[in-house]
Amino acid sequence: MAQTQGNRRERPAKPALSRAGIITTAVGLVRAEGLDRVTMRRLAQALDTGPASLYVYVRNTAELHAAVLDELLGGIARPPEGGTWRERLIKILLSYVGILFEYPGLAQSALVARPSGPGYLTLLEALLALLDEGGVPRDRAAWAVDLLLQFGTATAAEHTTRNQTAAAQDRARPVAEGPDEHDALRVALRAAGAQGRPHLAAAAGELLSGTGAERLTWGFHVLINGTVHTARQPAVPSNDL
Amino acid sequence: MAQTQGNRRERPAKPALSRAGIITTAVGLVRAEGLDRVTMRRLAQALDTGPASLYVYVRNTAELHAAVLDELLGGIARPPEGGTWRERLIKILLSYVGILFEYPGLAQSALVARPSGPGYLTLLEALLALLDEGGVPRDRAAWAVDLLLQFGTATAAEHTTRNQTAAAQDRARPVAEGPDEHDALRVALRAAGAQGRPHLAAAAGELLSGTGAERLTWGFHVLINGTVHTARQPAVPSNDL
DNA sequence: ACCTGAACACCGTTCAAGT
DNA sequence: ACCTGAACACCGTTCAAGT
Repeated sequence: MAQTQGNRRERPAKPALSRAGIITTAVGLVRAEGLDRVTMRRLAQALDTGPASLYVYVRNTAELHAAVLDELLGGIARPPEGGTWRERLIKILLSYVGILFEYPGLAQSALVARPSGPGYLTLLEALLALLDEGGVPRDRAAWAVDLLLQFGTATAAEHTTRNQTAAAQDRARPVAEGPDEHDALRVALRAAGAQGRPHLAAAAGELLSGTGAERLTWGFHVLINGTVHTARQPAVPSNDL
Repeated sequence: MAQTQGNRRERPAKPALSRAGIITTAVGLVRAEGLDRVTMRRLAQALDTGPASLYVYVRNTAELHAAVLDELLGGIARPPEGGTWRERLIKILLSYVGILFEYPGLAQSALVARPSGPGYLTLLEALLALLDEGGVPRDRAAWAVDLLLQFGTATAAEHTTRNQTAAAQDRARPVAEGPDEHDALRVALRAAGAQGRPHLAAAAGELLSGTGAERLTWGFHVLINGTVHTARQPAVPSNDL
């Protein structure tokens, strides 16, 4: 009895589980340790319970990660002021990509998760408003937001590895052949000419050029310009489109 | 002694391990059971050895999956005949996406893998040749191939879940609230108007419209048209671009 | 209804020891 | 150099049993 009271004082009443509490804890965990550590088991441990308990509130790991993402999405989508609609559109997209870059592994989840939470909806609204301001027809704008976000997500997924630990180990390991993936492509491109791949040989330099940011921004411009120039239903089927 | 001979006859000499053999077996495994089952442990089992043995030839699971992808890529990239360069370009891109759709989980790997094997190089060469035929400047073409493949890969990753088993279980489970992800978005969009998201409410129908194939093809057209209309280095910085 | 301990069926990767 | 058994340190998810 006295002991029970003692335990009570040292470790205050364990808060009841709830979906909101679980997700808040998960967001804290992703900030502190990365998405890799946001597993059902690790999260249960942080909540001082067993993994089975979480399944009352969360369908599975994928759904958990989707909820974490939506929570983080709340941090963006305040439409920036000043500049043309195009500049503001790209700025908002860059801040979306920025979030994904901040939390390795999140982009991979975002690609599969098909979110529909309030954070995501607010982001969609902002993008649609800017495209509308730019005079982009509504039918194209609706499909274009998907394209723009998917491009941002995929770019982030390409550049952020799920497991930072593995990446760190990789760096530390003194492997004999040792070329990383970029070097591997560079080496392969050098041999392209001799292998009967003339276009590849000619474009080798350009294929490896540019920073991630330059390519990202160019990509957004391509998508915006492409949307402006591509009707969804061509008036005449086999037209210039 | 006699027993040893008997064993020899029943189970013929275990072939020596080699990188090529490992990857061939892995490709067979992905065809038969999906990428999910191509784990180091499962693959070692198929090769009648322990998982540790594979690490002599393969750096880690990611590298293994990348090698499998490149092998499968060998099946495409025969440039189709007939039609405009644009039609042929889209046809080849659709066959790329087709492969990724065939093997769930492969697209997710492709997004992170940054391949550089012969299958990938052949594909790049074919795309560059078609863009060149279309008169797309080389510097844009080099960046555009990345964009086109990334879009195809991301689309496939979105639609093919890594774990088909989980998807099957999901279908079987009679959950009370039960809406799948698409329904979840549909429900969320219905409420958009009342939540002060006018553009979202207006675009709701269009956001959910179209088949996957229609959106994919439109996306390719957007990227091609966008590339045609977007210089990599604008002559005048703050131009119409 | 909510929560849990325990179990089932797996993972990737490393390392010391063998051949 | 190549190969391996065994271990380390984890996973997601389910289920029967409890409150």
